[in-house]
Amino acid sequence: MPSPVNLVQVAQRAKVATSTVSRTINQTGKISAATQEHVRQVMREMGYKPNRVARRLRTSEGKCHLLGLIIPNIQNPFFADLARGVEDVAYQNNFAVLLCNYDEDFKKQQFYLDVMQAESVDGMILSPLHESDKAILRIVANGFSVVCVDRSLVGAAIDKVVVDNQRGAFEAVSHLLEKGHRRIGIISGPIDSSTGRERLAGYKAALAQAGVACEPALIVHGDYREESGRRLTDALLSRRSPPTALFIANNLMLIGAIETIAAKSLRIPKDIALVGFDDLPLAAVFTPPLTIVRQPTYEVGRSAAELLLKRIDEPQRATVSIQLLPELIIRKSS
Amino acid sequence: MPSPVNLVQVAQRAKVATSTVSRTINQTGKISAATQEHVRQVMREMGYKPNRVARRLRTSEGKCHLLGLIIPNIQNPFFADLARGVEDVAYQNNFAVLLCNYDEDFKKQQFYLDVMQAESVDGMILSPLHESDKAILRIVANGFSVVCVDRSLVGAAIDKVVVDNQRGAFEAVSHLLEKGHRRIGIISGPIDSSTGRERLAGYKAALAQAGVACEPALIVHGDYREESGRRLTDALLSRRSPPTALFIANNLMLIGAIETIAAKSLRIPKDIALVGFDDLPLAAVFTPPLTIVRQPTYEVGRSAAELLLKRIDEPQRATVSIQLLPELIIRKSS
DNA sequence: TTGTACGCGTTATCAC
DNA sequence: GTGATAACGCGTACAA
Repeated sequence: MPSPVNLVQVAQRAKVATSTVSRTINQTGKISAATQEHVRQVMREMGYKPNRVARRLRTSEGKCHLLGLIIPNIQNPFFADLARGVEDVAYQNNFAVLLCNYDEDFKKQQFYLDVMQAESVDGMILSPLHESDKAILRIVANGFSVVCVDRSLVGAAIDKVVVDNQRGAFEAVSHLLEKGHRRIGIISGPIDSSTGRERLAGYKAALAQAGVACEPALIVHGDYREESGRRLTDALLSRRSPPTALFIANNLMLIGAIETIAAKSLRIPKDIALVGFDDLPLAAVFTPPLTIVRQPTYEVGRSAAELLLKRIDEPQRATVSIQLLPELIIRKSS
Repeated sequence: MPSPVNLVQVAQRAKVATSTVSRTINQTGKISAATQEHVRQVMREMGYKPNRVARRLRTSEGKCHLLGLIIPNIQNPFFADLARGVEDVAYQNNFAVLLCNYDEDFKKQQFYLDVMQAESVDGMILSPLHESDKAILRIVANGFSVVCVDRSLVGAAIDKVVVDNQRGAFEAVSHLLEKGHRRIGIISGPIDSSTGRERLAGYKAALAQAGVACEPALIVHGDYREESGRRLTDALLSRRSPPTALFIANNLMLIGAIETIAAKSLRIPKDIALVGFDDLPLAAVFTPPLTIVRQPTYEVGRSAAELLLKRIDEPQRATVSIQLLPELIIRKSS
């Protein structure tokens, strides 16, 4: 690998000091227009590209143009859309994004958290596995810029962008109740994640408001992955007195549920009504079109990136928490 | 931000030289077991984490444990699966992955290519926009470790992992011909991408073998995005004599096609038969279940990562090109 | 306005 | 076996 040209070589060729070259690059200090032009010319000639690694090592924070994004599952279209939102804002601001996928795995999340710090990224956007995590709190306490997305964290003032999960779930279940369902099952998320807890709370609130008793046996917890959707749907529908409707707390588990229902040759919504959370590529043209709670996913990503950029720019600013609104899209599965 | 402990501080506290600490970390050189244990102990006490940036700056190549992955579209489940394959192998080998999504945008691809070099990653996996790209060839010529996935590059010996696109398309179209279709339209990919070219070639070969004339008007080129699927399907079906079947060269465009077909209230496969390329989350339970050419996507990612790791380990090894086989999954849309 | 010299945290090359 | 010390490429006080 022929070593790429560095700042020293540019300086020699341009017959100026390294600091002059550095200053023309970073627009810091006063440099005569003539010198600047000359240096730029030489840089172009030699095909000089600043070494981002050396730059990051030298500068303490803020100007390295590298963001971290740690998400639970890149195969979930929800997080893919979110990542796009983050990416777009980052790109517009000349930041690169170090994207890591921890696969709902605690150890892997820990690994990537370490990597982010060791790479000294300017800041990171994180969708944490658990709602309370001492290690993450410590990172924040150390002054690392962190913004939570989708899932949040308790116990510290952290910038975050979330959706009103409880309200989304409330509307979904209320809709099912209006349709006359009384035995409504929920395939919820992990109980120790913020979204899991909030969506379950919305479910319970809707039942309570309608004066319908909450039957514990109809509440099951998945892990937001397809397989748990399959398994838990099977479990619920195999009960002596199965539910007539299902509220499923994320899109991947909804896919699993649909597969199980198809395997059982049950009809939607006649035999079992369905409302999901998060949109899905073919949802609108599915048979029947799927009723779901849609989140402004891309916007969540954008907002988070904007928040992070602001915090990097001004580390001492007050933390803000943005809550976006979900929307119940009523189609034909309910 | 309280500066994290560094190697020097560890050395001082342990009353040894920095080189001793470095050597215990990297298992290089001879260190007595006793000293090693002592140093490890101190490292644990102080919560020392090696600074990856400094390490990357110092070491020439190979041991930085950072891979780059540049893909056209993270919102395409195909690339999400592929990314998972790459990630899994990387994680097993303690590598982090710098994932960048260029959104089928040439300038953005260029930007990320620059970033990868400037970050001095150990190597990268790339699915290039165009089949021939001088800039990329130059990077490879400079000794940068690059592995192509899915889409390939002409003009240089590069490790690559691809799928036999021509064969996949051939089987898809042959299947349609067997079903009796004679007017088969194709929504192909970009003509200057390797997959676009190869899938079109497979289409033509199948027609030729069946002795069916190839009608240029039935060949249209999309950009692998949903919107072009919508638009081009509309164009083809609005013709005076529309095709009776459509072969659609990727999953996102297939979604667009299905939406357009639904909007026109056409029935699949009665009014228009459909075969897609790449699987899709709900494809198997869709009405009708979708016939598609399935690629071993996750495996493609895994193989590419393994190849890259090998090349990093041994830069001078002969380039290898792996071709995986696609599989036609016949369901009910054709 | 420009140049000199030092340090960021690490690894590698010498000596001992 | 272990310890000094010089790089890696860049930014920045400080000097000129």
